Amino acid sequence: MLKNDNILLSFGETIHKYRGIAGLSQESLAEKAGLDRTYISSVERGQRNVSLLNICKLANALQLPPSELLVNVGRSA
Amino acid sequence: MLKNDNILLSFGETIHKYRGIAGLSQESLAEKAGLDRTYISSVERGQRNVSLLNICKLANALQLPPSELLVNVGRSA
DNA sequence: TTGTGACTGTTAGTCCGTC
DNA sequence: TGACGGACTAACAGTCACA
Repeated sequence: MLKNDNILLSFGETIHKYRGIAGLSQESLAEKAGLDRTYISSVERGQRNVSLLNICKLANALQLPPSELLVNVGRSA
Repeated sequence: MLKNDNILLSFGETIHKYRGIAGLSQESLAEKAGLDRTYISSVERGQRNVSLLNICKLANALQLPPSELLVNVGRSA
């Protein structure tokens, strides 16, 4: 589905944006979040359907409330 | 991890709350979201680590922005 | 109307690399 | 520093019968 891709892409862009603001590399974000370097890469490219727990891990690593990572995500699915 | 359970539980409570406000049964919410009734049940009980796409499906069915479903979710993971 | 355990196919997520 | 691929294991999606 196209809409699904938009959701994942939008989420990936949000991660990319906040990671830039935090001045972190994909690798250091991965380390902070307890995730894999290649996983962060694929999330930012909208290739992964991230789970709630990992959304929270990422929010935590970026020092943001989890809901902040979804504000730019559309309602459609 | 205990914190993880708290996140899932908190998310489940949020779904339960908004479903009540919308006056929907688990079954009718399931139908609106294109998901299974028993899946909704397990989500509300915090037994499922829901994915981003399904969070959006639920938000859509409840006519809420996806971020609204995460406002009560803690930052920890 | 909802809770629950169990099940299978698919994908999340890791680890090894290369470019 | 990040994109991208292959191979692998753990976990989720989705569904069922039964309570």
